[in-house]
Amino acid sequence: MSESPVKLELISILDEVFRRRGYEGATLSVLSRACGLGKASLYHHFPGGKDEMADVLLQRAIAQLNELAYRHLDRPAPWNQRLSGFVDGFALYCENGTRNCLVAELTATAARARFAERIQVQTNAWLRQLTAAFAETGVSEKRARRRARELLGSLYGALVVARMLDDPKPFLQTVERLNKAIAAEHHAP
Amino acid sequence: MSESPVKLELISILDEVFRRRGYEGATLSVLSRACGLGKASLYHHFPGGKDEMADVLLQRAIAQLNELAYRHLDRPAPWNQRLSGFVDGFALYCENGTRNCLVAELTATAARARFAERIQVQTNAWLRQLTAAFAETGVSEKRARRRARELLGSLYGALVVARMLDDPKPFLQTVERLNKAIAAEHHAP
DNA sequence: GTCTATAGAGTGATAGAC
DNA sequence: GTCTATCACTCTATAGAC
Repeated sequence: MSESPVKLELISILDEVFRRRGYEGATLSVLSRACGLGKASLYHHFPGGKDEMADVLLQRAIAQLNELAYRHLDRPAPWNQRLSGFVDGFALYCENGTRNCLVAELTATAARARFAERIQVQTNAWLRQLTAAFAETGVSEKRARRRARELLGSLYGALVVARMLDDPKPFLQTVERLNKAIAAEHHAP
Repeated sequence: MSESPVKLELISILDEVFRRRGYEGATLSVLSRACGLGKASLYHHFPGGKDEMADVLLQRAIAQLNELAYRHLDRPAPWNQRLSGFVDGFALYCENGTRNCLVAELTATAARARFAERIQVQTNAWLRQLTAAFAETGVSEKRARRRARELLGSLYGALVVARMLDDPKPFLQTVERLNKAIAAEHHAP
């Protein structure tokens, strides 16, 4: 089940290239240069080639987001602490706005069909988790769901704007704003 | 200055492919098949090849967004009418969440360096326009700027979430929510 | 003849697979 | 590193409009 440290380091490098250049932009020559390995060595670790790499990376991205961000939502703590933990964890995964989210990235490529269903299912699960947290503020189920979509959208939107401005500051400001709003909220708004 | 109807139709097809598949995913074979033209014929219309196509498409996307969305911000009308017009225009450009924004799309490719500065300058100009509209609500300059970033982020974020869910509904709901919030607001919040 | 739009058949380079 | 397929791209030519 677990991977060797060497392969984990390899995966981490692949992750960076895929997130910086997108699926099509992450060519095998770029990947092998980044890893300091011949192409054949990459195929030793990933016999399925680029498809297998992307599969592993998508699974890892989901695991990382769960570990760093969504995990906070299920903790036994006040709801605003949990939401704040989620937001900070998301920022951690995106390295404060300097890196894309691989999950979102893969939905904007020519190869998106390969990942669409897994991403759709996962995103729905994530939205349910967020909705559950918001539901505890005492608002209606419908409103909680809306707030969940809104929060996720704010984070992903801030990432896009940061890329468009080539500056992570807008993302950091959004994270700060979201945290302030979460802290300031008492119960049903 | 103006283009022939044939070329305009061609550009419209290229636009669709680039927005669906991204810069790297829009290969010349796919483009020529989509246009029903041989590769050489595409080069007749775009001697500069893919780079020229992307340049033309970026310029066109900016012009379309200005015409459909940002144009509303400079009209002689109450600020909330203008902001509502902007939001609706943005939704029009994105065909209600079913199409990416080409400007944002190009910032997530391996070739992003080619477009980064133009997009950065344009995005800053757009944010200034939005800020000016929000400033009229009577809030501070700083707050107006934040609201501008927030609005743009909400729209782009909703597009991302819609893609992740493979469903335009979240985008439409966000547009509706933004319009309601704009209509409900009276002056300084 | 010129001009414009078309495309078949290539080029070298580089893609991903092995 | 080697392989083939495909990449972006070009040459040369044909067709009809003028």
